[in-house]
Amino acid sequence: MSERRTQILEAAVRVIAQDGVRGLRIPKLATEAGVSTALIYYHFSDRAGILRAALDHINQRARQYTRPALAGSDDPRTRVERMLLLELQDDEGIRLNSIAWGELRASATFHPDLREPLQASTGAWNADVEALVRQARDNGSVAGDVDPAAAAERLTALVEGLSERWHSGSLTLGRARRLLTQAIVLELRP
Amino acid sequence: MSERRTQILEAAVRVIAQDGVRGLRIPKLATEAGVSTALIYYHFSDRAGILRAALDHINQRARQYTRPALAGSDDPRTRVERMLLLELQDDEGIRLNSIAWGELRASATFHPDLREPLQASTGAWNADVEALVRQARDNGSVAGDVDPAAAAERLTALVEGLSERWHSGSLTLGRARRLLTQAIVLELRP
DNA sequence: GTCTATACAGAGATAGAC
DNA sequence: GTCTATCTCTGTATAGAC
Repeated sequence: MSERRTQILEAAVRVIAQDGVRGLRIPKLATEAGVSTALIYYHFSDRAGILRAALDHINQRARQYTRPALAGSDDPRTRVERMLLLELQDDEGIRLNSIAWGELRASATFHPDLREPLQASTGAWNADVEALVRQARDNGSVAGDVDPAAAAERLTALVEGLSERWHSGSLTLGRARRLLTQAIVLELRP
Repeated sequence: MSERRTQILEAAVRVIAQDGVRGLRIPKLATEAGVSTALIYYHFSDRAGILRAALDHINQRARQYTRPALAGSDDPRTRVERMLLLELQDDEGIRLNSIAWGELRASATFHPDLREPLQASTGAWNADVEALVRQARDNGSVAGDVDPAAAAERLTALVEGLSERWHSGSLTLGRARRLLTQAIVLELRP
């Protein structure tokens, strides 16, 4: 992956987080990346190609900041909490990524070609949380009658719902985090 | 409200549900409504005006199909369930409405002028569910230590998260409904 | 690889007849 | 109220020089 490609993709994440997938304009992306529109077409096939590459880029970034929580040394129950709360954070980088990711999710409703990568990422996230829940259950820090798959799916879906309300100004970050923390208790029980 | 206006708004809901807010094209809307583009500008100020009116229209439709569940004669606990599951249904009209609603929610992240109406609708929905939960609690069909406001907010946010996964093909309708039903039990307890 | 300049299509919006 | 015709602007994408 060339320098330039990365530079353009980083700019794309910023533009998507600001204007949405639907609002991404090639001239604006060019300005944001500090290059000409022609150069963008030299590195990417077309607008759809840019979008696909940007999504991929967003996923990789997410996987990066997610890994530590997944593999940390704390007990699994704590790691579940940390991993879920990760998406509801004020860190600039994570916030941009989260907004862009939400946009991708919403766009997939209307662009079937985005569905497959979306499903893959969502599935991977679910599976990670599920594995942690299962560990925690075997470990005794989570009630024995909990269904790890269902709990994980509900909690990640809740994170998405809360995130969207946060991004669209219907919910403060603090309240979103509190609601999620309580949901984790209800799902996993102490 | 004139016939024509309504006809155009109904068409707008269909187009938004199919192509999204960003994908709404005036010429396509005109075709869908069976009128000329000029007539649309006769009835609405501009594109943004159409969007605002469409959002309002969607809300009113939602309130209509929501009312029966709200005021039904069953016990409140049953009504909570019915009201939440309402959004996850295969009925064509409700599905279109739900998709369009999700689109507007997602768009509000990037269009501040959509935030206020969005907050109002979300708040009204939350309040309705909260009131039912409170009734059910006073009535004994819901555990006494449940926080009606928090439970309502979590459940509606979960509905939105599950809906979006359903619309984008990451989750089947049946599984979404099952996950939600279980969440209601966890939140309210029998 | 990167730019400037530009072709081309499609969208929003209006003029003016009926 | 409603249409046909059209103007204008913006966005995607490419040609061709460097």
